[in-house]
Amino acid sequence: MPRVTKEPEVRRQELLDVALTLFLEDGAENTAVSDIVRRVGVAQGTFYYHFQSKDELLDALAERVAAPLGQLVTGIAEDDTLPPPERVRRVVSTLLDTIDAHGDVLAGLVRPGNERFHNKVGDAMRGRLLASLQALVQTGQDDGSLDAEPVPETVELLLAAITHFTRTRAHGGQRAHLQRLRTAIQRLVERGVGIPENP
Amino acid sequence: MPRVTKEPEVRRQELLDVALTLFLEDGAENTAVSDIVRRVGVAQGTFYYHFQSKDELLDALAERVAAPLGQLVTGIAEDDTLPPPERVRRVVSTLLDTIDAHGDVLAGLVRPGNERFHNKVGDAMRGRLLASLQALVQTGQDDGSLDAEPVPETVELLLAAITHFTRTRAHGGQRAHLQRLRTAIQRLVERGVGIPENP
Amino acid sequence: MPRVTKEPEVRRQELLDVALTLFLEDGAENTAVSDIVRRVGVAQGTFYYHFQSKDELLDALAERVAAPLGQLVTGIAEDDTLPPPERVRRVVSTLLDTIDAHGDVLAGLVRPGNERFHNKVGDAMRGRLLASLQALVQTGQDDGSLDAEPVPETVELLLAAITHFTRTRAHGGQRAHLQRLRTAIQRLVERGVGIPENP
Amino acid sequence: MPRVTKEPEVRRQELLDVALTLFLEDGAENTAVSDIVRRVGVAQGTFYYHFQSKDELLDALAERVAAPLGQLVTGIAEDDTLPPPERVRRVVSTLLDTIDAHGDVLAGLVRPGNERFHNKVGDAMRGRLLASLQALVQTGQDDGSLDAEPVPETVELLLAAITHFTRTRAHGGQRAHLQRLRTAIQRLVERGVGIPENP
DNA sequence: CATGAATGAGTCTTCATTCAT
DNA sequence: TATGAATGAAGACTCATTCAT
Repeated sequence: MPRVTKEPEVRRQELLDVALTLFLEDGAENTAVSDIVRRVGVAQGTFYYHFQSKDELLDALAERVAAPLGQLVTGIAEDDTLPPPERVRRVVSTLLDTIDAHGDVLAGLVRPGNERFHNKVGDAMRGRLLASLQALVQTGQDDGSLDAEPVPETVELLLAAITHFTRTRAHGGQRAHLQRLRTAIQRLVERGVGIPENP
Repeated sequence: MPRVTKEPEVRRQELLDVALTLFLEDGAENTAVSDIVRRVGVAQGTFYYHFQSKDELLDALAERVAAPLGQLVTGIAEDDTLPPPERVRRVVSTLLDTIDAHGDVLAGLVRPGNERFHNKVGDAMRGRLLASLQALVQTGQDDGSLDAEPVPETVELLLAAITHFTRTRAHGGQRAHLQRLRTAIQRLVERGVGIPENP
Repeated sequence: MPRVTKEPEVRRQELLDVALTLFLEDGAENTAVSDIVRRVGVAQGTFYYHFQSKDELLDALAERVAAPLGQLVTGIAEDDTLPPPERVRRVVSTLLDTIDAHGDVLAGLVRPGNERFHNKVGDAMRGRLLASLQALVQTGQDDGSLDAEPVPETVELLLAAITHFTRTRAHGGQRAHLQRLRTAIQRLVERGVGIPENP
Repeated sequence: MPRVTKEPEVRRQELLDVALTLFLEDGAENTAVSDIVRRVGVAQGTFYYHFQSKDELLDALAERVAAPLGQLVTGIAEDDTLPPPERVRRVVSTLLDTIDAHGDVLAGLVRPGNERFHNKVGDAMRGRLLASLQALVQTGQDDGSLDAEPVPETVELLLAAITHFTRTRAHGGQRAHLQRLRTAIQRLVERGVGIPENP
């Protein structure tokens, strides 16, 4: 009832924050818009002032979730001070580390009721990572430091492997299993893009 | 309205058939039970005589969709007349062929509204294929014809690659792209399980 | 279809009013939520904006039905200007009068399909009346003007008698029969709580 | 599937037995005919061979539940070897004993979902007991051993008191409370029908 | 006496979205 | 910017009862 006005961007973030929390707890499908606004403490209509629809919220959230990882990867991928092979290695290990560190979020993401949300996040992720990585590998291919023909498909498979790591982590895979998977992925990647095995 | 009685198994199949058709057309989420029964020509109650819930139908359907491919793969994987490496090659190419041949079904499966159904099918698939393939590769590993340590994780990555092919096919990937992906996968698999490159 | 907005309290009352009417006519069990909203002229969703469930409506209605009688009785029971015996007499005769005057409501209440509703009303009634009357009789017991040991159980039996009057009235008992019942109850009560017989 | 044929009366009893059990456990409203036949091990149609409807089953069950108590009371009430006042005393104490001894059944009877069933049982009870007791008290009235004018209403109130005992027992009343209630009822009855207080 | 597949009407409830203020 | 009452379409599920065998 007390009408509290805030900067649009601030309100939007509040809504996104709360929505994400609830989605990870209960699943986006099981979270009503009314649940979100109740928790934020605003009226139902306020939600629709900031978002066109619940679906737009989902999209915004997927972007927001994907962005940091995307930037992290891009940062490494575009770091000209390192040779492409090293960058690839770092990208992969950083990705695996980050995925590993966010098991709780991933567990929430694969919860029933989050199928669509999960898809959107996955797509957003893939989009960013693919672009970054394909550019990076292409650079290496061009300067001769990598051998990953055909580049686009190779990178796709590489990401598919990492996606599988994500799925395994999300479903609570055993530590030892995850560790073996990590090793297998790193080896696969290095071979796939033509990085000479570490002696 | 004229009451037509059939063997439960027959009725069940009718319902499954129609449901699958509608799910692939419109998405399971957008297909009401009432849509299914109308098309089959039975009363709503009949549906619930044969299935506990819509969800049980989804499960049954996922099994039904996964079964043939599973059997196909198992058939090859357990064919003692061939050496393991050859069996692996055939399994993979058969899988890719089959996936390629069912683009329409896959396209239906990734339609919005089929997220949960798609998941169930994917899980059912993975379950069957993993078991078959891990056994096969383990056999090769034991008799020395394959080198795929660690076996379980290696097979997982192999399937992740094939899953990626499925996704690409489902989303209408270009023929040329698919072809390159195929090649990349086959090469990946062969290297992954230690099959010497074909000359 | 033209959207009419009202104060929640007002809408709630409208819904309660109409619901009560329909329940008494047809039985709560035979009255669909859709029947209620149609009659009120609002959408189905409006009902669920104001009530959590049909059951909550039943509860609210039971309270609403029980409240007036409860207040009436409480008003008399707590009237310090009268000695407890007189208050008891008045409470009982007021109750019997009121019950007698609402035969139509009672008839509706015992209609098939109102079993649960009837129960809720009965419980709500009993709760209020018991508290009021036990306090009153205890007061008389304490100041020596009444002799009703043990107080709680005695009051319970007294109310059981009145409940029986209610049932009889509800089922359309004959006037003469009701009159005799009244007399019997009043005599029973007076003796039960130790009020000296009127000369 | 193995078709087992039994004497109609036997089957009927089986169905009644199982139905009663389920009704007391879950409430008649929450017990589907299909639950009953499944537990008995017969087909759905068999139920309808033995009963016209679920409602008829309810009626039959109510009779069956009420019968023993009715006979018990009738047995005492018509025992010419005892004077009416003694018979009344015995009827009441027997009733209270029996009610007390069947707290579990009563608890089942007041379970949500048994409202209608409970009503039917109550009505069946009241019908039998009223007839028996009114006849008994009338006998005493006629031979001068009792003074219970007006007889019918007096007996009604008496039964209302006993009904209240039943309700209290059903809802798990405390032993001490029940004991006081018992005493209060017995005193009430004795006074009500003009039995001189025990010295 | 018994089977069991089929019927179909009936209802509560959810929720994204709107709109007058 | 914000409110919050109102919308209304949508859908899964239950279950007493029937009937052809």
